[in-house]
Order: sequence, then C-alpha cells, then structure tokens
Amino acid sequence: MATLKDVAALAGVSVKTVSNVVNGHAFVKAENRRRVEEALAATGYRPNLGARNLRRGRTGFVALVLPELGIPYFSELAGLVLRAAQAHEWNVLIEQTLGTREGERAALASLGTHLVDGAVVSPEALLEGDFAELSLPVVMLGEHTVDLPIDRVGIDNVRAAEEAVGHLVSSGRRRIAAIGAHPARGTAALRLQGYRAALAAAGLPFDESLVATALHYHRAEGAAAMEALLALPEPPDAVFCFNDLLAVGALRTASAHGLRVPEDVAVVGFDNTEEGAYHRPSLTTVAPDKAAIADAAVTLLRHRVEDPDRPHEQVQTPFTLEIRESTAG
Amino acid sequence: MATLKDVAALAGVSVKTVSNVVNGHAFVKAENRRRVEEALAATGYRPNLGARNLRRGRTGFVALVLPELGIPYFSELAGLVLRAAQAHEWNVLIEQTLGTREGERAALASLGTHLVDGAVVSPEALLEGDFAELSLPVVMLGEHTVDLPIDRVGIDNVRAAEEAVGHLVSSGRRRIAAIGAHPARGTAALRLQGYRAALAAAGLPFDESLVATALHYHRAEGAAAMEALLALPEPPDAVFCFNDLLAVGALRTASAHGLRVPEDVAVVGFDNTEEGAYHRPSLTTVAPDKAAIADAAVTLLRHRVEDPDRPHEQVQTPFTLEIRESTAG
DNA sequence: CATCGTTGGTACAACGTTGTAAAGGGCCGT
DNA sequence: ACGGCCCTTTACAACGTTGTACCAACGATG
Repeated sequence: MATLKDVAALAGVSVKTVSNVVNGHAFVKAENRRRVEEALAATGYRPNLGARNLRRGRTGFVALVLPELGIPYFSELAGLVLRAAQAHEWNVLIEQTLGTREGERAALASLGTHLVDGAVVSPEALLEGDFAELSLPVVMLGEHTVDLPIDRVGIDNVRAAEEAVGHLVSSGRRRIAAIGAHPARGTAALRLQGYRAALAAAGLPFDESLVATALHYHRAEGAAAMEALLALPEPPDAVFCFNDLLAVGALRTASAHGLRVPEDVAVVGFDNTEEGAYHRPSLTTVAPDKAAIADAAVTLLRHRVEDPDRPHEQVQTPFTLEIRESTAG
Repeated sequence: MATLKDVAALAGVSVKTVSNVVNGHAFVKAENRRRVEEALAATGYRPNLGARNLRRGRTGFVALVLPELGIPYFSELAGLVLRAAQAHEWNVLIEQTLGTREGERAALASLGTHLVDGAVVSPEALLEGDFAELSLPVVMLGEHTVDLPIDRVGIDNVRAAEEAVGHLVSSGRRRIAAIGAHPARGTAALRLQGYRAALAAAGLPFDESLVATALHYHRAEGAAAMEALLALPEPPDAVFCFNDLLAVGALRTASAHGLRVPEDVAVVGFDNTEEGAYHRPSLTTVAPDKAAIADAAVTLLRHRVEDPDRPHEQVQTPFTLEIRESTAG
C-alpha cells in the first residue's frame, strides 16, 4: 500500500506537499502539482483514513445500534439510515443487541472506544440509567417514558395506537385484544396506553385477559399469543398488534383456526413493513414515515457532533394509518 | 476522553506500563498494577481503537457489501454475518449497492482506503474485470459464472433450481413458468439453467414465453411478472421464482385473480425467508443454510487476511427444499 | 538598493497506541 | 565486593496523516 511518503519520494517533494495536493490545499507550483499527480496515479495512492481520522480527531463512523436485522422494520430502517449517513460521508457500523439489556449495555459501552463519532440507538430494554455514563453524541429512536437529556426521534405512539384501535372500534368491534405488552419496553407501554385510551373513549371495558405479552415481537410469538386469545371463553373480534410481525403471526393462527379475516376477527399491525402489504389478507397497519425518522436521526446526530452543547431536541415524525384488507372487508 | 498519558500521569508510571497493564503484558509489580488499575477506573479509560489499529496495521473492520437491506434474504444474512464477525472481534460496516454495477464498483473502490481488513461481497451486476484491481482480501457470496482467483461461498444454484422444478414436475405440473431471469446476474443464469435441465429431464418443452425477467427481485416485480404470465393464452400451472420476494408478489397476484394456490397454480420460491413461511399459503422454497454461509464467509476471510497467499477456496454450503402449502395441498 | 509581501516549499510535532531496546534495581552465587 | 541474571520500568520510535511554524525565493514598492 502506497503512503504519502512513497508518493513524495517518487515525485521528489516533501510529504506535506503531497498532502497539500491531495487535499487541494494552498499554493503548489504547477510543475510540482503535475509531478505529484503523476506519482499519485503511478502508485495508486489511497489515503489511510484511519490515520487521517486519528490526526483529525474524528473517525468518520457512526454506529447504528438496533435489536435485530432479521426484523423487517429494523432492516428497512437500517437501509434508510445507511443512505442518509452516506450523504454526510459517514460510514455506518451496525450492532445487534438482540433486544436484551446486556446486549444494549455492551453496545453502548463499546461506543466509548473512539471508533465512532456518534451513534443512533434504538433501545428496547435499556433503563434510563444506562445512558448516564455515555459521553458520546447519541440519538435515540423511539419515545421513552422518562425525560432524558438526549436527542430523540420518534412518532407519537400513544396517539398512533389510539387511532389504530379507534379504527377497529368504528368498524364495530367490541372485544379488541392487544398483543405485544412488555414488562420493560417503553414503546410497549405507550402503545398499551393508547389502546386503553381508545377503549375508554368508546366506552368499552378494559379486559386484562385480552392483553397478551410478547417478549421479542417475532412472528412466532404473535402466532402463539393469538392461539391463547382464541382459546378464551369469549375470544376477541379484533386484535391490535404492536408490530407487523406479531400481526402476521396472528393472521397465520387465525387462518389455521378457519377464521375469516376481517369478518370473524380483524387485525391491525404497526410499522407498515412491505411484508404486511403483500400478506393475504393484506395488513392494516400504523405507518411511521421511516425515511423521515432516518433522516431526522442522522441530521440530529450531525448537529450534536458539531456542537455538543446545543439544547437537546425531540423530533416527532408523522405517521398514517394504512387501512387494508385485514380490517376492511 | 482519557488517554494512556492521563492514566500514566495519575498513577505516576510511564505510559508503556499502563499499556502493559491494559494488555495484560509481561511483568508488572503488584503495587504498580494496583495503582494503574485504580487510575484506569478513576479516569474511565477506554482505548482508542483507531490509534491501536493504526499501530498494529489492522483496522478491526470488515465491510459487508450487499444490494439492499430491505430484502429479507440479505438482512437475515447480514444479521448472521454480524454475529459471526463479532466472534472474531470484527466490526462490520455495511454498504448498500442497490444492485447496480456503479454502486458495486464504488463500494469496491472505497475498500482501498485502509478502513477495513477485508470484505464480504454479494455481487449482483459486477463484471469479472471489476475485481481485478482489488488488492484487499475479499470473499464473494454466491456462485459466479467465471472462475476467478477469489474465495467464494455459495450453494449449488443449478442443482437447487433443478430440485425445485423437479418437485413441481413430480406433483404433476406441466406448464411451469420461471420468474427472475436477468441479463447480467450470474445466479439468475444458473437458476435458469437448472430450470431448463429439470424440464428437459421430464421431457417438457422449454417455452420462452414462460420465462419472465426481473431486474430487482422485489415483491412488486413478482406481482407484475405473474400478471403477465396469467395474461398468456395458455397460463402456467406452476411458477418457479428465483427468490421468495418475487414468489410473494406472484402469490398476491394469483389470489387477486381468484386463483387457488396450489390447486390452480403452484408456487416455489428461493431463499427460505421467514416471511414466506408465514405467508398464506405458506411458501415452498429452496432453503440455503444461511448461518453456514455467514460462518464460512467470515472464516474464509479470516484465513485470507492471515495468509494472503494461501490457495483460493470455494465452499459449497448445503441447501434443502422446504415443501409447504404453496405446492402441497 | 533596502524592504516588504506574496507565493511556494519544508521540517517538525502531534494524534494515541505499542514494539524494541535498553536501563535500573534487587538478589544470588562466587 | 563483584559480575551476572532476573524482574521491572522506561525512553524512543513508529504507524500515516495534517497543522503550525518557519524558511526561501521572487517581484514589487518606497
């Protein structure tokens, strides 16, 4: 691998002059510039970004910390974050936490090793205190229950859930279940809150047996939860799932039981993954503007890196309710 | 951020002694070790991996170059590669090419900037020559039509396609279409070859009008291709799709046309994404062992980095045919 | 002709880390 | 008491880059 030194030797100038040519700096005599450029081409010089960044005090990397790439919502989001970061000349380093608190703590800890300029973190099980020791610019994805001095991007989960359940109510459903409650996850609590608010607004009772817990938001869990709900003495006539994957699992179980969707039971998801749109029946779902989330996260992070002392921001991105076959016959 | 220097000053020893403690090196007097460890804790020292890697001549990064994270096969694979790389203390940097030749060339070019120790590349449109200028350790995913001196991991696409189509034949199908032909993609050619071989083996004619092209292997393209096939004077009674996404799109179109799957038309996919397993009907598909691919790729890369001159290897990973509802009533 | 400003180029240090070589100190055996 | 050996620690250089300070040449200006 050619270094500046090699190029300088070949061109017969100092290392710094080559550096100046490479960076388009200052005054270089035409004759020398030509010779340097020739030498650059001849050696096939490529700057060592590691060394450059060491010198410059930045790394050119950002970390994207998320639960799991296998979950469509996160892989779609990751793709968008990659694209947004590329526009800022950032390389993105993805770290999976598998949604565990240890995984997330480990990921946060590794951020301290100067490898990245900042991070976009999508926490699931993290406690508030875990962020305290963090000295690096970080943008959090998703709402959180407690107010932390941290930049944050997300949608209004309560209102989104409320709207989704409200849609079920207005189509005449009376026993509406929820799948996705979680003991530690902040967004789960918010969506549950929206669910309860919508029930209350419609004068429907809150029935604890209609709320199913899910620990990992995978399809299998949605299927299992639906299984349990259908085994109730009075099964639900609609289900609000806290993400599309759970909903797909629930749809599978419903169809396995010979139930028609939406006639016998309606299903709503959350995330608007493409998978849901192509499912049969296609899935009604809350559709966050993922591109807006990715763009806002990267922009916030850039601002924070440039000025660590600026006031913290909370950006709320828009969402819509995509009504499809799983609720509208 | 605390550096070795800060810690050394606090502990009253030399920088190197601190470095020795941090790296568990050699002989350090108990008393000094204690004081250094105290100082480490007090300052919250975290090594600057950039500087360390500069010194060590490695970067600790590998690049994973793939078309698009939004495609489940690649996001599932990426997750597995991340996990495998973590075991080797590698950070993974993901780059999306969107399947274009320019994107792939750009990604390869950026590998030269010393940012990564090597790369795992899943090419779609790359030509053979594009690899020539590459001086970095690289492992390619997927078969390629021409023999290059490059490490490679993949399944036997011809045999896999043959088996998939053979399964359709043996269930009595006679007009079997294919979706996913591509002018430049190596794997597409191989799967098409397997498709033709299976037809030939069954004594079925090869009908060009039953072969649909797809440029990006997305659901929408599968749906559109199926639309065209169903508009034929003699529509197919089975479709072999070159990936699951195309198959899901095809299933959508079939159901929109009121066709029953598999009674009226059978569908086979390729990749065994979880999405296909939960679709209704669930998707029969070729199931490559993705974990084996990821592990083999990372292992090959590690070997290549350690010894750039070793002979190149081609690893063939196993696959199975997952038979589900879309072919077996 | 002395002075000055502009233009072009260089040497050096530094970013934070680690390998190398060498030096300091204690202890042993003679 | 002395050389020799081990344990322990240190100074220095280096990885490849760039900012700072400085130097040299030159033409223009007074």
